Amino acid sequence: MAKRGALTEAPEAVCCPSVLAAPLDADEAADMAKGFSALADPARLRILSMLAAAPEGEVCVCEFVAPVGKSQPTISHHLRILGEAGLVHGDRRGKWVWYSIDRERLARLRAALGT
Amino acid sequence: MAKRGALTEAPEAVCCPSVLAAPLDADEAADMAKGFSALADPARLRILSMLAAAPEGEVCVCEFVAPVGKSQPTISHHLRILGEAGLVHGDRRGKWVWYSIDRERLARLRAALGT
DNA sequence: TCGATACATTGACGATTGTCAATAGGAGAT
DNA sequence: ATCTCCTATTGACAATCGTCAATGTATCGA
Repeated sequence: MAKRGALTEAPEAVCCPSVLAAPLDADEAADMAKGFSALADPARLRILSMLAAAPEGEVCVCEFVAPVGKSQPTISHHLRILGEAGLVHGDRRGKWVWYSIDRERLARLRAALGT
Repeated sequence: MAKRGALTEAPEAVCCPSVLAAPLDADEAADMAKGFSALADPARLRILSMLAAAPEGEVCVCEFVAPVGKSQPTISHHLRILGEAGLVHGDRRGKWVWYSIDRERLARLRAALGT
């Protein structure tokens, strides 16, 4: 192996591991990867951006289908993945299910990439 | 379709689309998804975190193998993906290739998630 | 030149993913 | 109850992904 100074170890915060802080252990890395996996699809990013831009902060499932350009089951599938990642939450009201974005969860993922 | 106020359209910046700004079009979403795909793997996140924590900002390939716990070809594979995403850069010096992190690119991805 | 070392590429494999058609479940309305 | 509308689930398929063994390529030393 080539020689160079040893890798520094964590002088780090209490919460929320960051890529820029200390080297991640396997578990931290796996958790974080799961979060970014949810963002690693164009349809899901468009769903999130539509939710973020919605005036009332809510969009019902049927409103995603045409703009995103995927079938209704596919939209449902993506919403489930976003939900399991904690990035959105769905609220059933009558026939419709209104989805909203979890900005805090998104902020935590953003924080994992820097400050 | 359920009724609700129409989605607002972009009063937005010149650079670097964000999930929280205007609804993303297909191309923006695809680009962004490509970036996050590079982050959607534990091994790659550990590689990035090791690079970020390295005192000189550089780590050679052989130093990833044991800590990350993957074979050398697999590490090489991940480094290529990170490189294609613009997140790392490799510099050959003699027998070794020293990799470093591109903090600016990482910051742009972070910015896509918020401020 | 020859051998050893560090890294990249290839090929193959199982696992996961994104997609849709078909179907099921749930909630008004008639 | 029955019908209709909205959403979720299932099942199937091709495509992509992560992984490693084997091999190729490049560099240094002897």
